[in-house]
Amino acid sequence: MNNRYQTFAKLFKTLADPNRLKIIDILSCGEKCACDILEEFQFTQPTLSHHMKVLIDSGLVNSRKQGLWHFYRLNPERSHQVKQFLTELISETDACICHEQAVCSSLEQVR
Amino acid sequence: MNNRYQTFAKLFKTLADPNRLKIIDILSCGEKCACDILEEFQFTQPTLSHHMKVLIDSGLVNSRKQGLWHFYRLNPERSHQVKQFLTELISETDACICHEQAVCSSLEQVR
DNA sequence: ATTATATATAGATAATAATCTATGTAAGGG
DNA sequence: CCCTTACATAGATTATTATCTATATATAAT
Repeated sequence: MNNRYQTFAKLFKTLADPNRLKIIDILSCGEKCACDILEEFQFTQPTLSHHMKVLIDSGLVNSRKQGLWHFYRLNPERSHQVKQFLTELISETDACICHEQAVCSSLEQVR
Repeated sequence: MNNRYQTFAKLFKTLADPNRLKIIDILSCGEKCACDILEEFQFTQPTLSHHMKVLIDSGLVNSRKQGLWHFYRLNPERSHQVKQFLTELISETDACICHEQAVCSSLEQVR
């Protein structure tokens, strides 16, 4: 299995939660600390901590510690990679340069 | 909760599986029937049927029946919507037009 | 009609993940 | 040194999902 599929499947899994999408949306306004983010949600602090860990592990978010506060910010480069992957994934060129070349070339195109 | 978060979280969930990413990649070469797709995987036919159902329900893939064969093809418009959402989600403008306006404007930006 | 082929559906199982409560840790204030 | 604050970690529970075997359905061929 092409490793890119697994890599980006993990990234999409990170994005596959409405709460994490809202967190990303909030962070698009700029750096925020956990306590500020938490105010916008109904769930508990450990749940937010879990989501932030998932986001950081994915590379979509970076963090910085300053005294008691942990500040989080977006890593736009990472989400750009996601968009780039999607673009490549669905691109249909004349030459059919999908990443599973063997698949496409081995199949008769007309039934 | 902003309904767009839930809508697109579901779409990302569809994309959060390496096998389905590979299926999409294969379909980027053009329309294929299930039996041709199945050849590229180790899992069983019901498993492929499950994945195709997920892809169709998400709107990322359309299908067509012709005799015994079911043909599947990409709906590029849907994946374009995903990219568009990602672009909007992370966009940081001077005016901070995130979808959670109240969040951004209510927070002091400097600590 | 019977058989073969292509795909879907049902139901079970195992793995993953979202959430909670309880507790730990680290930093600052008095 | 003790308390408070901000956040993380541990462990349990519940829900979801990927996969399987077994079976159904629909179409074509003989």
